[in-house]
Amino acid sequence: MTTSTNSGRAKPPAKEGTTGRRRAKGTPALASERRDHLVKLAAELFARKGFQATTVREIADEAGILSGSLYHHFDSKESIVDEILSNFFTELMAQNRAVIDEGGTPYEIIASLVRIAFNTLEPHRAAITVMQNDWNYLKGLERFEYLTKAEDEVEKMWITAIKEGQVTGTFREDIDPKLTYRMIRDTIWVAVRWFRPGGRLNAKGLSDHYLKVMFDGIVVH
Amino acid sequence: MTTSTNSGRAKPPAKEGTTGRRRAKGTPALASERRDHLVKLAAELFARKGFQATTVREIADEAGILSGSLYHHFDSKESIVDEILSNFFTELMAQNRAVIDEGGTPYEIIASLVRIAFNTLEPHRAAITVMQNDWNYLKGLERFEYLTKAEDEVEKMWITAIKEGQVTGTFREDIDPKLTYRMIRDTIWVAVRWFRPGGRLNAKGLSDHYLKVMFDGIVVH
Amino acid sequence: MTTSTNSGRAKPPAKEGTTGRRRAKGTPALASERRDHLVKLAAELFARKGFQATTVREIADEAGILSGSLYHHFDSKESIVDEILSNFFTELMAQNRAVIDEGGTPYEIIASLVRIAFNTLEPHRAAITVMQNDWNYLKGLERFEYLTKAEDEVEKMWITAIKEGQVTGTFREDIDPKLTYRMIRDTIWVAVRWFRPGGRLNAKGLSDHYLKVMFDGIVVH
Amino acid sequence: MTTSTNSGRAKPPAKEGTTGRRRAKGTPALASERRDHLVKLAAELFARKGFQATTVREIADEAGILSGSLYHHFDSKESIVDEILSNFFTELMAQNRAVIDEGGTPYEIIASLVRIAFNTLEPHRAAITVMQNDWNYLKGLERFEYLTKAEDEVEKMWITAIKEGQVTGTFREDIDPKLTYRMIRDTIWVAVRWFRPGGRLNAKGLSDHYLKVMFDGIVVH
DNA sequence: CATGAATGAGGGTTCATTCAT
DNA sequence: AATGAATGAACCCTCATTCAT
Repeated sequence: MTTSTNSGRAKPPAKEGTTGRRRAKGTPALASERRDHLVKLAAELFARKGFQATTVREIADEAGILSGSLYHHFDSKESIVDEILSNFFTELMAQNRAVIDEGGTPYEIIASLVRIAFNTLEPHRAAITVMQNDWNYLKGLERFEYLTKAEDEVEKMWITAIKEGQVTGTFREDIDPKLTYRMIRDTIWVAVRWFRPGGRLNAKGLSDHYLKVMFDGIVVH
Repeated sequence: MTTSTNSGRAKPPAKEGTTGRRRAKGTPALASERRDHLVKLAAELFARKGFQATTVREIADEAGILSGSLYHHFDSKESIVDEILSNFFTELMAQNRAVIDEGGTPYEIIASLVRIAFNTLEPHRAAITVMQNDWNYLKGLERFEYLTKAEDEVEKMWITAIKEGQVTGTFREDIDPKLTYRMIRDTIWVAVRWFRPGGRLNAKGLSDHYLKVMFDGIVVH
Repeated sequence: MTTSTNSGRAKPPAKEGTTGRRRAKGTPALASERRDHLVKLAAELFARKGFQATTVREIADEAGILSGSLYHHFDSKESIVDEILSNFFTELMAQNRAVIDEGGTPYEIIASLVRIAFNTLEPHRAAITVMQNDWNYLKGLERFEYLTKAEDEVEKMWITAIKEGQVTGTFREDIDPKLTYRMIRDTIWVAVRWFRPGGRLNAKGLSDHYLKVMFDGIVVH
Repeated sequence: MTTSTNSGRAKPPAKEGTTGRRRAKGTPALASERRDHLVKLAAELFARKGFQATTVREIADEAGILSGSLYHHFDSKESIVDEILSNFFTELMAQNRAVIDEGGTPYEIIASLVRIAFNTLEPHRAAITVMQNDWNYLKGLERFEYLTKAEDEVEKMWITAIKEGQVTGTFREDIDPKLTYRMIRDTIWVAVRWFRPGGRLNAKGLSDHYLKVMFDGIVVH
């Protein structure tokens, strides 16, 4: 895969002469509890207000420390969101690849991919929200190229499955695989905007409903 | 509808003894060509970089003037995006209401609403992009309450039509009207992210394809 | 006297290369009604909000024209306030000098000077308010040196009269003429802050009361 | 008294999810030396140039830091002047109330109030200057309502004492208590414009002179 | 006389980040 | 680990003034 793990611990010698000597002496505490906690707080804020609209001071406030102190844990605001997103993508891609590796009918594969996506909605709500809302901004940054690469990989999985389904006669011939993929993909992720765990529907209900509509349409046959 | 027309032409509360009779005699010149041009430039930038990430200096640069000069035409950055969005919503809502007023079978109504939406994708690409990407931020501002109100109105149109279709036996009983509406709505607007006029598909092709999938599903029956 | 009449019609070649060609072709309409009206409007605003806090746009708004159009009548915001203040000072100084020229006992002179001052409170309310509130700022500008000069002239009138009164035995020997003058002067002008024509007291009532206290004190003798 | 202590140390409404627990544990460090120093520098500038005419950049320059750095200590320019004024008013009102609480003849009370005021002239020169020159502007701001309230309280003290003095026969019946109070009040504060500590007169000399004139008048009896 | 568009300098403020302690 | 002070760049916006039409 391509999902980077450069979660900001060793800043890639970008920008100007950042010395990047932080965490150079053995770097053990990569995933200290404190750090994880901070990431979670930041994720909530990013999700609620957007990445750009959230200030490091707000994150620090939420944690009860001063903004400067955050830089003991992360070397930039970007590296926080990087950590959030790469955590999510690492897991998502692992599961997706597992489905592909396992094989199955196109119908089964598509259904699995959909279920996986809907199942991330709850545990990775914040990450997905950030991805949805701030994609436009983040994709412009070199550091987040792995987002695009992961997307491309998923697209290939889907299109391969759809096309195969058309060949085997499961799926209609008159739909455009790429177009269909995009529609479905967007519909799933965008649900994060209104999906509330604990509400009327859970992830399973959502994906069941969605698969029903997607496979059979809303018209009575 | 409630789409505001408070696009920032008349300066707000008018601090003190200002009698505020500016532009009171019929409010002409509202749409000077210059102004319209500036709105268009800003819309492009907002769409490309996001509302918050776009600076007034960039807008001014694009127009070949100084940033301060923008304030001869608008009283804030917000009022520019307001103008962009309210233009779009005014048109969209007018068309939607016309469909409802005209009547028809639920199937026809839903199809029309979908087509209208896809047809706005090209002429209002920038506005829709802003709506998609910056909604989260803008909805928090009092000034943009009309966005939420318009959304609610559209939701009612859809749900009414879907439910009626279920009653008349056109649509399946086992789908959730609200959930279905949201899925469809988001899928349409989110297409603005990858839809490029002049590309493989035009608005008609897109909506045809979408209606096909939505009504009949992707599985062969 | 020294009260300038350079009310901004011919800008003194200050600052940078201002060409100052305005009103060069005969300059008849020095005191057009339009111009006077504008000065009055500006005076009201300056008095209410302070000179610096009042924008030329507010003045223009009040007059129903655009801010740029003001520059047809005045060549700067300063020249407007200059006109306001010099009108006031010209009149005040003329009356003061008349009292001195006419002669009389020290007691009579002081009483007359006090009455003159209180009598300007109503017709020149705005000018006096500006003088009180914005003196600190205006006195720093070369253009308004005549304010200081006029003040000095008045001070001399007072101190001369007070000292003479002490010599003739009318006024107490144990008061400091300069100090006493300043106290009295300030007390009069500062009344503009709360004096409202049409209220409980008019100018005559005020000056009577003030002369009573000033001459005889508040303690029963 | 009502002198606010909202000197801008705790950031206002705390936009959103900020829990605002900043500085909650006893609010120490409120008066760091650095902060006090900055307030003093600002006060000098405000007094010299006026509040509005003083820029935050000038204050920062004076302190040898960048303008943005000021916002580490204060959250706005207004909160600086607030601190200046509330410091002054807190002290003034405490002293005034002590005089009232202690009691005494009307003559003694008035004399004490006058002396207190003149005595603040030197230590609070800057604050009083700001109060005199920028009152008109500041009183319009909600934040500074406490200024008006304090004024009202002092007015009551004076008027009560004057009226009582008239009843007991100490003060003349034919003076207007409110009017007299205002004259005296303004005369005292306005002295800040020309009073220079270290000059011919100190605060005691000033108040002695003033009490002499106020109580007994300038005419020989 | 007035408009409408623009200038240019500067205003208060924000914010990610740095760093000595 | 955290604080507290500061940086520096940028941000949105204001405003007196100019000028062609």
